[in-house]
Amino acid sequence: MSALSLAPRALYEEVAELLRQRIFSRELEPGSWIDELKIAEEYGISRTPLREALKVLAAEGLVTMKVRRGAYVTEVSDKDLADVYHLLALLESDAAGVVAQRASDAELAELQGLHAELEAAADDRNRFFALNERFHMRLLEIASNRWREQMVADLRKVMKLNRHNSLFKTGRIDESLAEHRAIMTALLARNAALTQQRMHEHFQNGLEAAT
Amino acid sequence: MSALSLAPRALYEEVAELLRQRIFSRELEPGSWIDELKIAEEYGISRTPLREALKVLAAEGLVTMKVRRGAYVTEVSDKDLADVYHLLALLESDAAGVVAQRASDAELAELQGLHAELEAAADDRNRFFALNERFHMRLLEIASNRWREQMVADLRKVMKLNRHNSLFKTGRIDESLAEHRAIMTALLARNAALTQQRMHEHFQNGLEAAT
DNA sequence: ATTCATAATTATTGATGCAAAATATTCCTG
DNA sequence: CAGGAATATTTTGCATCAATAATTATGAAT
Repeated sequence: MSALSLAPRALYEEVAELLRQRIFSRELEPGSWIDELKIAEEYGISRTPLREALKVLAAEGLVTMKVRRGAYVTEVSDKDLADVYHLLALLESDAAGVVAQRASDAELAELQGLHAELEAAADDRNRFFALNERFHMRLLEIASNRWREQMVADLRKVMKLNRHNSLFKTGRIDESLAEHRAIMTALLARNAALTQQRMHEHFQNGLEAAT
Repeated sequence: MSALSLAPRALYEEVAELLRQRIFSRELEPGSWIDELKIAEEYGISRTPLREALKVLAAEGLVTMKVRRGAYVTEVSDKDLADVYHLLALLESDAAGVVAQRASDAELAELQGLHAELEAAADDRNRFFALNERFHMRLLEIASNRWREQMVADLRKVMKLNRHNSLFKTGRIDESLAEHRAIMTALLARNAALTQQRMHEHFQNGLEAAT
């Protein structure tokens, strides 16, 4: 195996990613303090890069820093989840509208391709969710607003703090597919307002299915 | 003088704030590298808290980190500014809609009070802009979505990277006041859709005035 | 027995030192 | 004089060390 990568990340980035995984897997659970010494020893590193990683995670909202107390995994209330989901719906609906009016034909075709894959994966939960994620992310990329991409990425990380993570994992594949189909139709018609509205409904339904 | 504060901030936070000021004042200009040793000596601190501060600023988008190269002040293109402004308009319009339907009567009265102060400050540019900022921020607080507040705060920081900063400093006080008046009317009528629309127009006009 | 004060322990925060990498400089060669 | 290689210098990145504040434990007094 080779750990070689074209863009070698700094150690603090590496550590941040490892901690993210442990937080998402709830090995580090919300509300629990992060023992710098313990983690540093586990990874065989010093505390300096670890502390830098914690600052990054704090900026993402995954951990909260208390002066002279250290960092603990952020606890997200039900209201927090609702608030974050509300913003995701807002940002992604807007992105969808932008794509409808500004994407190239090739890009729309690409999204159509991803949607086709999604349709074909209706019987494979894991594959479906992975493709669904790719579709949403690709749409965001095509909307080409790096600040929105960053915000959505951060918000999605916060959503993953939730135990159930139900907002994305609802077993409503058929309904979701139907909604995606409606979105694609509006997209291909280049009807921005309708695309936006349907994406918003898509999120709205996701929320209702979760509550 | 006493530097005592109720919530003593960590040194790295203090340093981050100092750097923000220097970046906004363009003493540190976009594209220029940040010399860790130089800054640390200037402030009479070690590089450790400085490096942590840089990680925070990087998360806010104010500086960009390059592996083994350090940090430089982020350069924002015209497209970046337009993209950020687009998001601000989206988020704040949404917040206004939420306020229209969920604020208490007392909170609406408070906004009305701020608006009255704004009307009275039409002849004092600086005071007008300060009050305008307060109105927008208070509205966001009332909308009570801490994640949105954070995002708007970060986006506004990025806007301040711009040399002209024209999107907020346009000399269109009278038009702006008229738009605020229209927003207040819709708010007091608790018409969420109209409030949202008018806030969006308010931003739209601000953008046009700047270009 | 409970509460408050004091001391001890533990953990975070900040400084310093060292190694590695990148850039700048110098010197040599064509 | 130009180009390039080798060396020197600068700067980042990580580790270690020191100090500072907070919490817990301990003990005495009411």
